[in-house]
Amino acid sequence: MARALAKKAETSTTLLEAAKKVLRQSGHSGLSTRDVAAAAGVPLSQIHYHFGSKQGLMLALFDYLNAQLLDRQNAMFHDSTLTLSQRWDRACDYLDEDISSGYVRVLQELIAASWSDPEVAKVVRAGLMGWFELIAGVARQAERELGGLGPFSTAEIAALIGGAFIGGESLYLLGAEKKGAPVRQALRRVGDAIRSAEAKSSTR
Amino acid sequence: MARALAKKAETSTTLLEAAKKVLRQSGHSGLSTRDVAAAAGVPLSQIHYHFGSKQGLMLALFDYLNAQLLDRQNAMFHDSTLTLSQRWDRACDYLDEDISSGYVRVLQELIAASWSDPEVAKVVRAGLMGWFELIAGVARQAERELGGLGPFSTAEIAALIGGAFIGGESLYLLGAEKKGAPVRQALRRVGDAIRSAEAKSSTR
DNA sequence: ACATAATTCGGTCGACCGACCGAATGCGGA
DNA sequence: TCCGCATTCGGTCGGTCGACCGAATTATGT
Repeated sequence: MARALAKKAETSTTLLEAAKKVLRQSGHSGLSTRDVAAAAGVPLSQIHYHFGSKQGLMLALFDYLNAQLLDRQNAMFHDSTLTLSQRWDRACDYLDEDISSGYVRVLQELIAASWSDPEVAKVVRAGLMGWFELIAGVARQAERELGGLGPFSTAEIAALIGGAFIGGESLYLLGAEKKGAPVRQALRRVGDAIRSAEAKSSTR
Repeated sequence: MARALAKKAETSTTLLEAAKKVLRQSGHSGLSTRDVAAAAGVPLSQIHYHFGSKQGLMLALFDYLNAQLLDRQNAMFHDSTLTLSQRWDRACDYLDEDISSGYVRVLQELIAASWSDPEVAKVVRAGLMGWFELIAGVARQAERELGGLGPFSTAEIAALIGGAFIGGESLYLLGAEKKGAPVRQALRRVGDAIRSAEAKSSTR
């Protein structure tokens, strides 16, 4: 039994990794269960056995990926030795990592899929809300350290930053940077702005 | 001939409007040429006659929509009686309009489609670059009126604002606002921030 | 009026999809 | 040992898709 369960989990993760690979290459609309099964090297019917449906596979994939990312992000934000600007720079580093690893493509595809699928939307929304709360927590830190956030509440800051990153990812995937829109560079600059706010606040 | 061309153009726009409607309801992956033809009340083969392929229809649809939006936006930004904060507020108004009219959904679907289709990406990219140049122009105005943009270049400001709006739209479609992320409210607040920068600058 | 070209139309073809099925296999507990 | 359950497997079914075709219809120019 234990062995059987181990085998089951193994096949599941093999399928999830394959799904990630196919999603990265072909997008959500170009993803077929046959492609995933072929990439995983298992028969087609295994997908329906383990996940019930194509949608079930997508849902499981989002949980699988988001858990990994949130773990990493939580570790970073709980490191209290970091200043705000250092955290921001680190977030930008992570964005670069996630782009080259293919995470960004997969997550954006799942977000886009959720526009048409309420079930997927529910899961993706719940996952993203974890991010917003994380950012809002840092915003509270910023409020204390920098002395106020102007007209913004912490929830609004979180929505703004989250939106800027999501939009930046979308634009990167579109290839906007190759046409002269310095998307990631602009996000990095925000770190500079935070740095000067920190300097001003510390010499106050 | 003139009559035939008029008829041809009429059928084309009928198909484009139908495509917009279907795209809004079912998303890009759920859009079939049959649905579009049925919604337009014309035979299926008309799509291939007028646009060559499904992709041709998508490309034509983007041009059709983006031309309308850019016209509106150009009119707004060329009205030199508006202050920066007024322009921002207006842009937020337009966002609300475009959400309820369905434009946002269609444009986001086309952006997502472009991640998998280089041809579509080329057209969408070119269209969005028009927007970035528009925003960069306003950023130059802001640079003069407010006296500098901190660490940001005008191109970076454009990328940041464009990304924030694109990301905000994506999050809105996801339903993030219903789960407590005040996406559009946060964008409005930026207008408040601009207002206080204007006040500070004028009393200088 | 007539020839020519543009447009519209119904019908169909081959390919691909997700889902499902029943049989075969592997494994643990009695 | 053998039973029962979880898992794996190949195969197929009904359905949808984009693309294409040839005929019919309409408009244009002479």
